[in-house]
Amino acid sequence: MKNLKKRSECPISSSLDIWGDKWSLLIVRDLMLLKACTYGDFLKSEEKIATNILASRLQMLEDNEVILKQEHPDSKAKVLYKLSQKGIDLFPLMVEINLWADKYFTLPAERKKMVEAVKRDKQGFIEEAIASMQEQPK
Amino acid sequence: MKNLKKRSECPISSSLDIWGDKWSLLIVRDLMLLKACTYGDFLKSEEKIATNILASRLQMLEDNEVILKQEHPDSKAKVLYKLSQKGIDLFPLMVEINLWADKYFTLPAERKKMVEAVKRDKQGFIEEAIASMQEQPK
DNA sequence: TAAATTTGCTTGCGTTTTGCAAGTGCAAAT
DNA sequence: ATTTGCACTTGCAAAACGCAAGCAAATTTA
Repeated sequence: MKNLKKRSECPISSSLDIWGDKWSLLIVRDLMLLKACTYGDFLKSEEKIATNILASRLQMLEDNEVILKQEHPDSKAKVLYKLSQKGIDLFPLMVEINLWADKYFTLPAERKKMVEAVKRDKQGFIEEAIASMQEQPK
Repeated sequence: MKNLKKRSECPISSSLDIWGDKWSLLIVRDLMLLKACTYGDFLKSEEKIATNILASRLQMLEDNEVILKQEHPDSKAKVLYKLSQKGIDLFPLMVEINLWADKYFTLPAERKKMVEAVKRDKQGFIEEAIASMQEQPK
């Protein structure tokens, strides 16, 4: 199941071909906030993604090497999803989304705090966050 | 025709509710590159959006105040679409998409040049681009 | 000034994707 | 040995998409 049909050579278009839908970046968000997620973790998220859609998006993101599937240290029944470097590199983009949203929506207190930290020192915030995502990369 | 149903309070989710699809950011891209577009201009783009989809996305982006519809100075038969401030504020996000894509895809020469300029001075590039988009805002 | 063309859409319709619920198979716990 | 947990898969109705054709108003051409 490969979805690698490019509509054009435009980088915006090629990027949207991978994660340009309502769900993919929410999966990436969960992985940025939690570092590693099980299938069930994604289902627990506030937006209530349907399980078949989740499966298809995880497959797509894995095919495109944005996420990695690893065995869970606790049990063979569990799976651990993590961001690859390609996924981690989406962090600056996610930061900009938060900044845009901060200007036009009301953010939950928790996220607002994060955005304020970004405003204080964007570059530092991003570097620190990326470094922490890169810990014990297995 | 209002599509303002929020899946959650998460800013990523709220943002995706507006432009989280395969086409909306391509419309925004066209407007960032051309400053103002007619309906026909969007249809001419490389990705070949279907006319009914284009109409629905323009409506959605207008409902959400990302774009503005103006009368064309040359003719009543034409319409001019432009970015609102809210749309212009998506520019830093678009820059990050280009940077991400530059790392993982091969960019067309023209766009590659732009990305190199961004790498030289991101903040300056963004400020200059935004200033130029804000000229004669009518 | 009548006819043809341009422009910005809308409509119909078959195909694909989504969303919801239920089901399946393997692993682990009881 | 049976129940529970986990990661999916399947079925199906509803919505969204994509393509082609149609349409009304404005403009250009003959």
